[in-house]
Amino acid sequence: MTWTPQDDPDRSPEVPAGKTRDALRAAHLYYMQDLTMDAIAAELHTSRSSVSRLLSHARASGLVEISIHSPLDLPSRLEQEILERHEIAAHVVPVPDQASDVDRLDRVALSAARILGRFIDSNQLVGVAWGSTMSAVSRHLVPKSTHNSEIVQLNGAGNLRTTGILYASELLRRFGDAFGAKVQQFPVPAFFDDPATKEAFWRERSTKRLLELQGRLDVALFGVGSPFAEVASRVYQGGYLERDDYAALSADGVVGDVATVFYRADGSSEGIPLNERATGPDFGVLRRAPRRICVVSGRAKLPSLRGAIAAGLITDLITDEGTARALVEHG
Amino acid sequence: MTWTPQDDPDRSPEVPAGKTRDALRAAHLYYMQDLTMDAIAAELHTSRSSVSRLLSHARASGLVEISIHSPLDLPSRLEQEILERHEIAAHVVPVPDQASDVDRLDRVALSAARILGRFIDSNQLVGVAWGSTMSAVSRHLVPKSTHNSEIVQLNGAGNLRTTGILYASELLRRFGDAFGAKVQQFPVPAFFDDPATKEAFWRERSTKRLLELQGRLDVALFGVGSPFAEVASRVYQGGYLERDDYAALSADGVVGDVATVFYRADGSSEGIPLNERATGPDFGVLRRAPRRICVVSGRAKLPSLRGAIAAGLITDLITDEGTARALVEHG
DNA sequence: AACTCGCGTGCACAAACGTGCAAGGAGACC
DNA sequence: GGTCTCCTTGCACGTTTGTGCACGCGAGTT
Repeated sequence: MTWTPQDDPDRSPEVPAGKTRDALRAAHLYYMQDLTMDAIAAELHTSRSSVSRLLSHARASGLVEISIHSPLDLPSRLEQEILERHEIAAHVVPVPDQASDVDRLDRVALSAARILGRFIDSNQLVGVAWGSTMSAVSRHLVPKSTHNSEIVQLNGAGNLRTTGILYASELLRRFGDAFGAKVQQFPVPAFFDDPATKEAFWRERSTKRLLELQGRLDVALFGVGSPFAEVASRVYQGGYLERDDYAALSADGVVGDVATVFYRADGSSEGIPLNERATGPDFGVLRRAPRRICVVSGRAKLPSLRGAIAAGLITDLITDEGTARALVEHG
Repeated sequence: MTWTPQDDPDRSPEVPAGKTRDALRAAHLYYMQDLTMDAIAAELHTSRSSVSRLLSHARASGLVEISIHSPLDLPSRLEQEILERHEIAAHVVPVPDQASDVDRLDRVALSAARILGRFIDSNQLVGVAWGSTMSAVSRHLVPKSTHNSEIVQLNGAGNLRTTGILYASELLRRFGDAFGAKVQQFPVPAFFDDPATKEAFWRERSTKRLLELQGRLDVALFGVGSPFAEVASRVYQGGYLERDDYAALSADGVVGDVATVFYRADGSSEGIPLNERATGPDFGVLRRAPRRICVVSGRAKLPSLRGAIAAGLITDLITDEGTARALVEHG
């Protein structure tokens, strides 16, 4: 049904148009007129279970959009505070404090995926990083049809398949499918072994074309890595980095990375040798994107998040309540 | 919170702010994170039933908004056609053809009430007519907070309480409550007995003030009356009109009314004596409102609807499928 | 203090809903 | 034409959700 291959021009989610029409009608009857599924089944001459499935389809495919408005006199205190203090539009996802880190990630990712549609529109160039957070988000995207948009991979990911993480191509494809956008892959490892190799590669025409795209993004979408947290990011487990690299990062005072580019607590990223071998975009480049959306879950990533904020990388933040609270508390 | 002048001074939807916060959180968890109500109850330290009620509250009070987007490549054929043929933005409400007229009205009214929020905003002057259709709509309005808006009554309604229909003040109050708007009542009968009385009344300062408001509406909201349909509109049953009046209307070729002002099939309303005694706004006045929303259900009202369209009274139409189809079919 | 009224809560039951499963139907390929 | 595969359908069951009811608490009244 859905074609998967790399850069597939033939994008045909080709749901039989009749199904969409039925789904639309069912959605009207259900959400606008409060009929029960039984009643709808009768009107559509089908079974109740089919209606249930139609409605699922309607939600999953973005025909039905559910949004939540806090009344203007009662904006989340946290979001308000983050806005004032850091000039970042925050979306705080409520998650109980005792939730496990995986729960947290799942729930933030789910919420993030549902919010994303508001940021992505036609004629946009969207940069997407590769990592466990983005992978989780990609699993829940709600389709939204756009014209002439492109998804651009921000950093390489090698060819390894790490547990629970998708091939970069799979992740990108999901974004592409969800928004009907063309996908620009970036088939390089996360880190080169030798800076020289990277430089050589960077001179390639195909690479240059991609870098050029990265330079004029409308939206950038990424998580943050957190090398020294208890639960280290995937990048640090996939065998991309050696013990030595790790030690060097520590010595340099690195607190995190965005799309494989490392930074210190103050947001600086100059003079960190590993960055010479990284494949992600320079922060100067990244900051050209007018909208830079960061998805973070778990307090373990707090130092890393702080660094990314200090580096001015973030314009929109989607995170769990605990992290948001911690961010403003000892701010 | 919202002050309702005239009648009931103590209108305080004043929901304890804590409840709204809980409802908001529950809504996030339910609609954004797909938790079950049980799980939410655990997180909120309450019972599942309370969560169910919280969610109801969240929907009823407009914290949660559900909208349905047809994909751009599949717009309702009917809506498309009405747009092309009459330059009217139509919202067609799906209703099975064999539905009874009361069903039809209910379902159209419910859908209409839920769509209305999109039309009404802050700093707007909204004119509302009085009739069975508007009454049905008023029962289902979804609150939306606005500032500095006013609801203006378009036509008088006497003081009678007709079966199933609310006092005009009650109807208006519901609109006012739903949008946090001030309400401008128009305490006159639907029709005067003597044109002279009307003229006298129209010279009153309080009346003039109201007429002035009617003259600069941003939105007008009304149904259409249908004097000769099988199911005559309420106006024709409430004892407002005499046998003679009725006969006169028939002789004049009247097909319907908007806010007590009558018109013929070609949309003309000049030279209809009853209009001299009517309390609704002249069509010239009405047409000054940039947005004029008409809610109609039931094919019996088709001739009346056609007349209103011919009179150029309608910019936005909300109606049931059967009526919409009939409108374009023998168009 | 006693009483009443209104409101919020949880319980228990009924209604509404989601989903695994087996049967049926429409191509695609042989 | 056969048959293999993939998708869709309705059924049956277990889960999830809505709601009438009875209880309990607090505010206002006598």
